[in-house]
Amino acid sequence: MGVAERKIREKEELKDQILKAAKRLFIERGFEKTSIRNIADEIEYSPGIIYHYFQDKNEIFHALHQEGFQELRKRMEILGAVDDPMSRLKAMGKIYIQFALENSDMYDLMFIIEAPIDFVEKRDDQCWIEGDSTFNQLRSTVHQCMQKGHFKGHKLEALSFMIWSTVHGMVSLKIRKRVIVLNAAEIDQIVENSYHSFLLILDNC
Amino acid sequence: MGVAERKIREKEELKDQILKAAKRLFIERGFEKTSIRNIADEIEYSPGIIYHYFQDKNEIFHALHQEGFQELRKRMEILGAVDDPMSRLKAMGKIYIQFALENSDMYDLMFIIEAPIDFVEKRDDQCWIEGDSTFNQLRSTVHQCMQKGHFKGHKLEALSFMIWSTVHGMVSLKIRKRVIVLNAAEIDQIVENSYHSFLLILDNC
DNA sequence: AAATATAATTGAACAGTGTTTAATGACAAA
DNA sequence: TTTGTCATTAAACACTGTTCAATTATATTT
Repeated sequence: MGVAERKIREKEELKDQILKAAKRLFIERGFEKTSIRNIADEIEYSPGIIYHYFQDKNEIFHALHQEGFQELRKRMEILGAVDDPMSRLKAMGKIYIQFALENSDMYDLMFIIEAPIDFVEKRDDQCWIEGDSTFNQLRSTVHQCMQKGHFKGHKLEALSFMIWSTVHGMVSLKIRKRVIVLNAAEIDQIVENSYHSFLLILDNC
Repeated sequence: MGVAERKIREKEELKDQILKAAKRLFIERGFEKTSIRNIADEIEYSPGIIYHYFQDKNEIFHALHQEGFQELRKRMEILGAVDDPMSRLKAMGKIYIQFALENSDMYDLMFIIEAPIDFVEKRDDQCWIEGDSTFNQLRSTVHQCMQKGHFKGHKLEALSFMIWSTVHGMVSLKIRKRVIVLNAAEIDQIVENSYHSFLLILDNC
């Protein structure tokens, strides 16, 4: 059935167009200012059509946030080459921060904006596989650090979350513009310098 | 001029009513679902009146976020009784976290939501005194810790920001519902347990 | 090739949003 | 009682996400 296959392909192509248009608009105007009508205009279709491809606006941005995780995973691939778990942990944080600062809108969508997570929560499975797999990677690295004698007295889950929180805190305070409390001269490099402080502390663990 | 004074008082009273209504609605429905019309309904005035007391929606929520900082400052007052800077630093984090978890909507407004900071940025002075004074308190405590020989090799500004980031990261990941990646059994207590890990690390600094 | 069935697409509507403004109402001062 | 100054309103503007009956286009069957 060549026809049916072509139809499916065409449907996929339009879905892709919607996503590409949404991403374009999201990057240049942000979440709130990217409307369904804007997206429809961009692909030269009427607004209604979007609801034949996505349940609602949240699903569109959930799909977009998946692309962010794909990029983050890709950047993390290099960590396979780092044998020592402690070095790997440090490199992981560096990559995470770099990703967040270079793709701050995507990071916002992945870890701050409510839309994609609201979509996950309203779905049947209710599980956030994108976040899961990323946190698993951190957890297993921390686990290996502990097996090598680091982080004595710590509990794996709580410690892993603390480490995630530290890097997330730094980049999210920057992305949501709360760093203006700092001495003006330091604002631009604060995340890098602050992560350096974190690494210094890790050296005694 | 008794009349003029009464007028000013009445104006203040209505401004207060608007703020109280806004807070009520914000706490029970969130930022996006609290509309100018909702607030107007609540105080039984027409929507337009609100613009004679506030420039825009952002200013209303900036005023509300100030109330949050007032409450946070009040909770921090007890720290005056803690002489040892390292103990004070630890207590500070505990209070900060407790405030965030008990007033998560207010915390969201103060440190995540864009509205109040957008108002600050569009204002002439462009300075965020609420955040400033809170961060100053942390910085000066960290400074005293360093003077007592802690945190060798660290830079004050970067270290202070890292500490803030750690606690902010923990509570903001929880508030923005990214903790679902954790083992279900640990979610409820993760922030407490995670802060415990942080304290454990501080003991070696 | 024409008629039918199926799917894609639209346009209009609904109920909301923040914000502006001309008109109105209330009330104090002259 | 008139004038002037405010406070307040209703209506409008240009949007928002979402739904749905009607239309158009395409594929299958007769």
